[in-house]
Amino acid sequence: MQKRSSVPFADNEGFFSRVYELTRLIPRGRITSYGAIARYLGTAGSARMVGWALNTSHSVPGLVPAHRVVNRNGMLTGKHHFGNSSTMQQLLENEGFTIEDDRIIEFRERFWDPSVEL
DNA sequence: ATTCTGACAGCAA
DNA sequence: TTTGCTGCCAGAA
Repeated sequence: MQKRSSVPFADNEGFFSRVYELTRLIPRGRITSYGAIARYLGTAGSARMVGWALNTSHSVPGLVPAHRVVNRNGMLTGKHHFGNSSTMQQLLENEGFTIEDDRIIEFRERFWDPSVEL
């Protein structure tokens, strides 16, 4: 092998890239949770890593709909990381979601579980 | 190399 | 019921 990953985002390398790709697979109008992603990646329990990965999603080419990823409560825990605290909520509302008190009302109905859908 | 953090989740009090 | 602490894994300092 010649290169040893000078690229921050190789396709098959890293836990992060998988998170990005999986997040990118979330259909519009659907949302999922950190735990669901972590579980699909085989690292159940390490949902925190998913959030960490999405944190670096800003450096990832191709849009990563991180706003479709919330915690298991359906709360927009990472809204503060979208630049403006209201950006995430607006994006979700734009996709037909109803946000009330930083929580997605249709969370349970619109939940997209990768381990089930995929 | 070691230590700390982190957009969570689960369990205990 | 709500609030708080611990555990999980991987990356960054």
